[in-house]
Amino acid sequence: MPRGTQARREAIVRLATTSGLASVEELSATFDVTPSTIRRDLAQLESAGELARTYGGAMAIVAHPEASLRQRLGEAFEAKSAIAKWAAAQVGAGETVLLDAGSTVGALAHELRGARDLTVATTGMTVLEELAGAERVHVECLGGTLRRLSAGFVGPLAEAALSRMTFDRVFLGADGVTADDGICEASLQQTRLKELMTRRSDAVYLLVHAAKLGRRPFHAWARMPERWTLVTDAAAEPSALAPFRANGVQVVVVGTDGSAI
Amino acid sequence: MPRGTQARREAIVRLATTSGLASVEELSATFDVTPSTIRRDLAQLESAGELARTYGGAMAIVAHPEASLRQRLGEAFEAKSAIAKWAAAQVGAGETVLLDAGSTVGALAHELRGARDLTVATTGMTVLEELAGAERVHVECLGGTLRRLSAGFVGPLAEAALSRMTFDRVFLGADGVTADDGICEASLQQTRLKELMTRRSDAVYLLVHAAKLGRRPFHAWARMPERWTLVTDAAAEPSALAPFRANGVQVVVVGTDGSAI
DNA sequence: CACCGTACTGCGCGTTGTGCGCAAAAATCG
DNA sequence: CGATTTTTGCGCACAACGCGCAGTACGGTG
Repeated sequence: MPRGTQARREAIVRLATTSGLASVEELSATFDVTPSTIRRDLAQLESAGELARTYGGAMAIVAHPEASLRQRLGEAFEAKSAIAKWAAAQVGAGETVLLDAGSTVGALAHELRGARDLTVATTGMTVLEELAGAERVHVECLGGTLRRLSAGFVGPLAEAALSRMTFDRVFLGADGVTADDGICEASLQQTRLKELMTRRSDAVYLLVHAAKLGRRPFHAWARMPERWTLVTDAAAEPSALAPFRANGVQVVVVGTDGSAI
Repeated sequence: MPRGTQARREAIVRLATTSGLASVEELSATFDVTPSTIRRDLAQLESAGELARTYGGAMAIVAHPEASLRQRLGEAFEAKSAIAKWAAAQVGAGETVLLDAGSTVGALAHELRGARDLTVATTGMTVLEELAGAERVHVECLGGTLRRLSAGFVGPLAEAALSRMTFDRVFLGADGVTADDGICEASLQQTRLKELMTRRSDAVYLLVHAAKLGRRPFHAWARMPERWTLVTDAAAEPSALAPFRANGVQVVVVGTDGSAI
């Protein structure tokens, strides 16, 4: 293979990200190759997600907050966004809150970017990325083993860090939830960590969109404390909510604008 | 029927910013107008700076808020990349390595993405992001307080996590380094953490491009251990390297292809 | 050293998106 | 109601694109 291929592609990405925009003709002249070759490079780099093509060139792909969020949140974007808005409104000035991993809680972090005088501790990469640019929010990462499926941290380091802090509120996500068994996750590491998180917090919120109510996709369970708040969206069937209310769970159903119904 | 023209254009912007990408054909079908009309809309919106055009559509535009990090990585990119390549070659199978925060060490993480049977612990967001997609690399985050300037974690949580692990190698970055005083950083939190990191590792490497040799930009210093390795690029003056060699430091100068000179 | 497989490059061709001018339709205003 | 402005649809020339083909450099193998 011609030696400079990989180097040229990396250089293209670098040029695009630094100057913002690069034309095929310009790149062709810079590296002394034909436009065809540049086009192939751009096609390859685009499919690799490194940059975006424009008519006649390419531009840097910038992780647009809303766009990347949308991508992660997937189908239930409206629901998760509404739930996040309501949850963000519960957080008062000067508080210390704990944020779980997961896309719904990531949406909450997105809403909290503008907060001030707030301390956020988290086990989620998504939360870290959302708050990396929030100058006025103090962020503590609990650390731990990176779990790629959920983009969060679990394990002994996270548990040890948790034992050194307490919180005004914890906002949890879940793969499934039932009134009797609590939170359902893929691994016991996750459920154990979530149980610990509930014990270290004064108020416990579970943020799940309606489709997750009553779901039992896995077989690891985390028991919920005596008092907690279930936050879901308007798509939730009353019959799905009844068991929670019967067990004394505070249930909040959120409209599309983020207000409680 | 120009009734909803303005409304349609606003909707286009909204669609582009929420879904990240919108094609001409898709938009044409959505609003039931011809592709020509959509193209005119996009041309108008582009010149107004509301979005960016791509081949066959448009995407959300974003002001570059995080350009600072990319820009920093852009400085001395060749040097950092070469240093990272050499450093990656030092890591053997089955090892456990510790990676500092910073752009040069981030470049090392980039090189390690393809590794297998490797455990990486880190205090750097950049490293986490680089390795988030590396399926075969086990990643441990040490946690701590997020320090935005360096995109890394410092403080008690990081130090506590560090005391529970040891490493085959540690790869450090620095804002400046001298033969007599060691590593120079902006805060004592950082230098204290780096000192701890050197104590927990069998082999210590400092990755700095030539411009940082002898620099003293701040007034917090971390002392280096008895034996350590300075890795820099070919732009380093022999006179800048002499003091390190005189102090018994192992000095490695790397060529642009990542091989030691 | 000859051989072969892989990966990349350059070139030509058909396809596709794009910009522009023009005429018709809709909305605004006197 | 008629004039003006804005917007829309359509056709055309042009530029960019994707794809297949042939040629070439690099690395491994007998």
